[in-house]
Amino acid sequence: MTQTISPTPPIRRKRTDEIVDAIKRTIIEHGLQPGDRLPQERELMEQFAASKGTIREALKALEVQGLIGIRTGPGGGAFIETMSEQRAMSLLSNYLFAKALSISDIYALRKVLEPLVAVSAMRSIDERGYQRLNDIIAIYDHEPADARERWDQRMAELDFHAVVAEYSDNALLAFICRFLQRLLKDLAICRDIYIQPKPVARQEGIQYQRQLIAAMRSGDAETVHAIMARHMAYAEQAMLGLQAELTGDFIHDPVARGRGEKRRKIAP
Amino acid sequence: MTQTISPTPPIRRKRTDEIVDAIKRTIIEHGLQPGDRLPQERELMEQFAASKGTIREALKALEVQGLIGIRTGPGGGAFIETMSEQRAMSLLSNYLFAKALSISDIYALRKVLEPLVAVSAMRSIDERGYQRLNDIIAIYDHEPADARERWDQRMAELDFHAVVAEYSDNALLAFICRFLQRLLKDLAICRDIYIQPKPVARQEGIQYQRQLIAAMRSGDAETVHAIMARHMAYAEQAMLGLQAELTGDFIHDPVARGRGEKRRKIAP
DNA sequence: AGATATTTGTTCGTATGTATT
DNA sequence: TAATACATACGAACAAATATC
Repeated sequence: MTQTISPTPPIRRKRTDEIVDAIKRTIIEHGLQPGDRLPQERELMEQFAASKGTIREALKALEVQGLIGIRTGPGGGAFIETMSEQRAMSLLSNYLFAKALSISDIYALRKVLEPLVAVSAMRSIDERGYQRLNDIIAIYDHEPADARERWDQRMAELDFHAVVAEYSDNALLAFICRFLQRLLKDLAICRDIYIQPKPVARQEGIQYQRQLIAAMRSGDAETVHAIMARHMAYAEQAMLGLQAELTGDFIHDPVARGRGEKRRKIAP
Repeated sequence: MTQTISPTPPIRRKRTDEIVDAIKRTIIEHGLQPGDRLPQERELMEQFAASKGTIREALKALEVQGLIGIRTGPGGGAFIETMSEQRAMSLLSNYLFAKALSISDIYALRKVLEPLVAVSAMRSIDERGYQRLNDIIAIYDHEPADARERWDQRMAELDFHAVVAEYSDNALLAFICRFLQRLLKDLAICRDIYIQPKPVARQEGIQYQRQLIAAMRSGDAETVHAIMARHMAYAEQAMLGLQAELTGDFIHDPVARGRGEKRRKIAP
């Protein structure tokens, strides 16, 4: 008898996954903080009685999940890390890639969340923040000279809202708002729209944003909320309008339109 | 001179990461769909002139990102997969783990999103869906017999909203709502609250949910929205109240309270 | 600045496990 | 049952990166 019969042996998990889970548990149990070191490969090989390759696969898995980073050289090894916002968004995009999101899907969320994040940002934004917002507006307060500048202006318009979100004290709300902005940058149909040499209602967007800054300065939460809500509603209509021109048909039944564009996928 | 000087040679990327990106690109370029096969290890070793271990690390990275699955045996190998919702939430939790979310942070989102998702679900839910909702309510329409049942009831209350979200046609909105519910299941402070033998306003919650079902049946979007909004506002207050009892202090200044609980982390 | 020690990164060869036929 | 085809795992060696002296 080379092995005792345990109560639940049927599921033969892969060695690598066992080690990944074991390391995760030790991270939790020991309350390891960013910067703390994990044992190096050599020690892990002994600790888990596994080969170098197996340990490295496990560490790779943890690295991709954003839990650790690995450094070479003396004193090197695996270190606890906090996942970057960029990586989190990238992983989430992989999931939503297959979900065929539409412009309406995204704006359904932006219409209610951007007003919230603006109000919460109002409480902690400072003069430096207002300066940054005005600097961004300056990027698109004039006609673009070429296609490249037109594209940069579209991206900057979204960056405006990213900066607003930065000043929110609700990390979850801010993250989701910034993720929605990223989706608008990556969504295939949006890229098609941005490339078009159409005048994309620049003036109206800037007007809303200047009003927004004024309302934030005066600390008027209700007005901030209302302006951002109108801004988003207008932006959605503008996007849908441009999309309709692109695809050739026009908006008669908003619901039918919403379904019609479901096929569009997120670009990598 | 053993090496020509190229314009951008300084960043010496690791072989594994190069292979990961290369495989990602081929997936995109070839438009590979879930179920499609990638070349097997042997072929990849030749294609990238890399060893088995390096290829395996690359495949492991892709597996963790939810892009591929790997099967052994004849006809096995790496197959394109769509990431499961569970994995997506797990990866996202890793990111938010370090962000110290509060109950108020989460409910700020739920208060505006759950009403939206309920309205969109109303359009496509069927009799089977209503049946499922009623079945869930039956789990907590009575006093719990023991601690275990009390816990199950708390979880079922959240599952009610998960089922509602299932019927939404906005995959993004539905995902975020379900993720918020998962956060409430995992957040350390919430678990402390659920464990408490306090009567958690069961009756009021059920009342809202029965009203909600009735409004959905009658197709009254405005009422559905309003009921869910009130339901969420009430649920937040109930949670904050129980939290106050737990931590010993009481709510005088909501803002100060919100900040005070920022320290609580998400449990793994 | 250069040599050196330490640690990860990569390779090769081989053996074992597992699912299909 | 046996043969086959594939992933999974092991071990020893070498290559590359990096901190330290």
